[in-house]
Amino acid sequence: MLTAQRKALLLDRLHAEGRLVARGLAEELGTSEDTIRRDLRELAAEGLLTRVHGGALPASPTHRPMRERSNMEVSAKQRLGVAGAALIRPGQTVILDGGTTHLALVQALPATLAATIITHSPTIAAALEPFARLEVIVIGGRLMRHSMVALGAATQAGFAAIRADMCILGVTGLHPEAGLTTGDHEEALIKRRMVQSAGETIVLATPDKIGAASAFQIAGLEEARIITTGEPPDWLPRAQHLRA
Amino acid sequence: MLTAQRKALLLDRLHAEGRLVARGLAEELGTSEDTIRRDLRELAAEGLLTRVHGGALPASPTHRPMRERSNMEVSAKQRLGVAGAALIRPGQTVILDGGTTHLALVQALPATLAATIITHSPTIAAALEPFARLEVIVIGGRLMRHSMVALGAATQAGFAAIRADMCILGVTGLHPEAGLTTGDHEEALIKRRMVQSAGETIVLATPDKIGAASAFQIAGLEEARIITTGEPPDWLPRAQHLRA
DNA sequence: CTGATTCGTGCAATATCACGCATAAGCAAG
DNA sequence: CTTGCTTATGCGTGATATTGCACGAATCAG
Repeated sequence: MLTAQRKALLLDRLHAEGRLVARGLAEELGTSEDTIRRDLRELAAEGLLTRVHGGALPASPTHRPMRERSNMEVSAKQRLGVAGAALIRPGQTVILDGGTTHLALVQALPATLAATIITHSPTIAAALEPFARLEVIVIGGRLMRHSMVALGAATQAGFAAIRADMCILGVTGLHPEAGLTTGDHEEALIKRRMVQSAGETIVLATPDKIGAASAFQIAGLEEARIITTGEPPDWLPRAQHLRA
Repeated sequence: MLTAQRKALLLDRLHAEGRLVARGLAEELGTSEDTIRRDLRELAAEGLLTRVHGGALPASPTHRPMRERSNMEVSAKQRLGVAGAALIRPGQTVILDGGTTHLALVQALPATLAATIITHSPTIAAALEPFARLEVIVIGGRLMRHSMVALGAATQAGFAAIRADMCILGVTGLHPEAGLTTGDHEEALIKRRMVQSAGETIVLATPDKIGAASAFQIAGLEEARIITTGEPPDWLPRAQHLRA
């Protein structure tokens, strides 16, 4: 049995059964337990599974790809997307942040819209391909894996050289005192720059963001126009609420 | 036993049994193990199989359902993708052009490759999302709709600030006199810049590009390492040709 | 707390690998 | 036919990978 083949089999098995037990596999594959443990250790080092006492479990779901995260709250995201898309008028220049809500916004854009979209998310840019009359500007930089947006000095400089009519911003928390926040420091820096480069800032907020505060502040609540679904809390007086 | 005949037999056997063991094949075919290993090494370089310790496994990318390995025919693009993916060594910095062939290359990348990929194609960048250990640098600019790559002065400047080990370049024509060409002037400018920013240039050419010439020259044939499928024309002496 | 598993590491035996070199076979030009 | 070149092959050698075992530490179950 080839080593690489055995490892592939282990991954297959893990995918099929959800867990691996070292002892049983050693007997089944006719090798020593040490060999199996070594395999599991190496696969774990490659991030392909999580090592536990006695065997292994699937890789931790904490940094799963974005497309799996987009399952939840489909309807709320779609309604927010439609509302956001309606805000973009022909001829405008709009900065569009990354994220699944904004992907839904792209899906809701009219096919013949003629406007300029500026984004630092390759996912968003790729989704804009079918819109023949859109001008799309990509802001480059080092790609952050989790959120799939460009970050760093180059991105900062790219946004600094731009003036847009509107910025549609993604956040992870809206809090009465903390304001608009996000969980990554570098992301916060870029988002702050995006707000500065736009005349108006829009936030499309799913209900789970309301009242939450992440570590790094982007701006105060009063600096953005908030659009959300569900019940309006009393500390969000200016927000626009979509009914279900 | 002719070399080509033996290689064909190896591929047949791999297809039938799902794996190859070097030692057993040497005995069975009455040759030395070195010869078998040499064959496997060469077939791996053509992307037709994956070399592992002790033998070889099918070239099927790891994140594709491995059950259907036997019946699906690999297209020329996929084989070029596999061959191109095999060129990227861990730790390297690689400029990757846009286009469907390079999308196939991304599909063929090993899931745990640790390298730096630089691209001005948001489509390519988005496809790189699942590769946890890749560093991805996006070069920004105005997006050209047809080819979905960033162009313009910002893109030019972005590539100018970079030195990569390798550039995997897309072209629309390879011609004995016109060299490497493309159909858009601005694209040609950027591609020229990409070639200058890399130590080595690779072109993965589908057969329809061979002998074709578009309006704008990027570089001479001799400046790039050409990898293609099908019959080699006599004016492409240095190219590497993948067997069917 | 205690016994039993399981884990990680070091180690040695074996298998496999890549590279260089020499030999032999095939081939084309003279 | 001879010469020179290329290609394929086998072998030696040092390097690398894999495996099983021993042993002490860590972890789990009752």
